[in-house]
Amino acid sequence: MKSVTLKDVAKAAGVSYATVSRALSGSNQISKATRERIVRLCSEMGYTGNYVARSMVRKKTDLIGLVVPAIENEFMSQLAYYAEISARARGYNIMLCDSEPDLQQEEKVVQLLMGRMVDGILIVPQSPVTYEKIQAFLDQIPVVFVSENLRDQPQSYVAVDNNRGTYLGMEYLYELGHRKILYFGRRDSTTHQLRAEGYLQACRKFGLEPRFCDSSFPRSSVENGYHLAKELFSRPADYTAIFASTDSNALGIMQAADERGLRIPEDLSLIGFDDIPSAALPRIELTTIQQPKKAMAVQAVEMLLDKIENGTQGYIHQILLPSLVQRSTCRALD
Amino acid sequence: MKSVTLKDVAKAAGVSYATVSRALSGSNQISKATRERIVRLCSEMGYTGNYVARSMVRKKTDLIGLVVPAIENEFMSQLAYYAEISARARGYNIMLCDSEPDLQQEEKVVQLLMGRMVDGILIVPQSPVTYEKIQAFLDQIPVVFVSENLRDQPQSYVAVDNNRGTYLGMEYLYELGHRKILYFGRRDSTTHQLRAEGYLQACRKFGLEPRFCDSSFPRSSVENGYHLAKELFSRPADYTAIFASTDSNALGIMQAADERGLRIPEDLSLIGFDDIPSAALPRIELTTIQQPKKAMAVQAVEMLLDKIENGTQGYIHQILLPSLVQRSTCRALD
DNA sequence: TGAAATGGTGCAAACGTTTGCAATCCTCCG
DNA sequence: CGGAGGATTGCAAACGTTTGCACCATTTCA
Repeated sequence: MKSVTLKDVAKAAGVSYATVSRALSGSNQISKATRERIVRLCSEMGYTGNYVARSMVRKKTDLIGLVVPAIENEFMSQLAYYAEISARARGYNIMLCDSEPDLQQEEKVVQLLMGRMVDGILIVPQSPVTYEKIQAFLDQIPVVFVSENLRDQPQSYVAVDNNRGTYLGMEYLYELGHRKILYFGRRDSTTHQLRAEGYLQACRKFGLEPRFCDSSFPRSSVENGYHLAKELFSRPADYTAIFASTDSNALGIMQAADERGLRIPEDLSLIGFDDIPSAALPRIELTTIQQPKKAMAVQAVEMLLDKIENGTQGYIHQILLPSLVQRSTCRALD
Repeated sequence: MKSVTLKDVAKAAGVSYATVSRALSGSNQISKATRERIVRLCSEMGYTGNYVARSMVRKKTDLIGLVVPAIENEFMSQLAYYAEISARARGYNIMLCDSEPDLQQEEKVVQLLMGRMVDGILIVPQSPVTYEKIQAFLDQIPVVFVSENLRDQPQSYVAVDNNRGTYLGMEYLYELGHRKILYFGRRDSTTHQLRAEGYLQACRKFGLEPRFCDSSFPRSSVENGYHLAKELFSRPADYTAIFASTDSNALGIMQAADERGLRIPEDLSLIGFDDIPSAALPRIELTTIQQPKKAMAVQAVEMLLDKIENGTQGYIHQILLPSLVQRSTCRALD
């Protein structure tokens, strides 16, 4: 149970433990012969090194904190996946924290992470107020925000061009002949505001009359979408297509439509936003706007590591381009 | 940027830093007055504590490693979610590692985690060989295996009663009048062997003739299920229901069936295993066997923490009960 | 041949805590 | 009033590394 330390190896090798440390750290201040001898000895003795001690003196843990609302969410888990992979490839490990159970207490989580001496934090904000909550820490530790557009806050973030995303979808619907398109979902967080703005811009450009079906739910889910849509469908429709602000909402709409006997896309075209894995499932085949999740995660890691390793000051707003992925929930109007 | 340490606080308070430490750690060897004064001072000065240094001397990091094949997987992310929540509630943080990119190199990941001095490891094995791979570490650090049934290996694990799960499903199908039921999927890993065994037992019990459609894919996914099912459906059917060894496979089957014009459940009943979130989606509504994911994660954490904190020796095989969740992919035969 | 440069190694401090032990201060009782 | 004993507090070691500096041995060059 007692683990073997540098000292043990040093004693066995008959050198000082500084030498062992150097042999392992790839310092060039050591002869080839000694290095090889020591390296061999280390593996024989099963020496693994103690990252904690190392972190202590180097004042660097090679750890990055990842804060997500809830990892069980499809979108978050994909981000986490790519982030973990690329961070590890660069020698960093991920400390995972869900910020949801302590709803609105992201500051606690961030503080925790700082106590753990992580080198930096990647955070997917729960809501626009997240920013204010953790503002106090922002100059104490490198932080990169992911997925949520912070507009012109002086902080680094990587997000998708939400505005353009919706526009893309609208353009597509317009080309298919749709002239009465309903925008369905939240408009509260910045991200969702931007999506709605894209919708409005498209309306202006194409000369369409904006129609909204606003969600008051703080988080969009299939259930929320379903309930809202159910109510929507109980009223006469003056639209031929719905633009749902998230895929989850779109799935809820689908459910409500099915129940009501509304056929998609025959009676109603539907388009979502995010391209979560479920959207690609058989029978769902949701046409949607894709967020480049992998690129987003990878870029965020890059950005954070740049701050950490090169002490890069200032901030970057990295806006990624969304793309339309056509599946089978939209049809051309005759 | 320079963080404030115990010493700083001590100096400001005019006491030794041992006293500050005691004030914070809740030791009773200190007067109420001093404690309060120090605690106040700490928050004024923004002292957060340094977990790394703490870990160093206590030889305990309050960190647990979570190794999953790939966090993007719905099932894994749910496990991770519940594990993280309950671990954090107990004062532990999670270090997340995907074992997939270095396929079959879980030993590397485990070694990494040990170098990080995690107090214990929760691992969802990729395959039956995982166990052998990391066997060497098993007596150096507390490990609990999750989700994969290790049969009678002398190691702690928590898994679902896979055997019983399939049996449950078979019973249901039998009661619905099905007499020709095909078992579809892998039979390689222990988990899948057990599921297949449950199938066979049910066949024996109910006097049915076993029929198999074996998958040779190492991992089950919608795509794999789809391809295999497509081939299956190109041959004449001598079954009225399919028991898919995983929900992913079931979704693939659904897709292939749709393509071929086979209606579910009218022409074919279908049942899956796992109850991943996608199974509950509208239009999918897959009848399936549920793994109690939350209980699984929570129990695994409990078990691991018990080993860590109480040094509990020996091992426990914690077998959770699956349950049938009826949705709409099975129908009664007339 | 001698001095300078170079390469290899060891010494010891430092990182920020926790904690056993010793020291001090009170309080209270005989 | 003296001392016992408990309550507080301080001292210093320890945790396992990294790394600046000093030191020594060897090579190189004039």
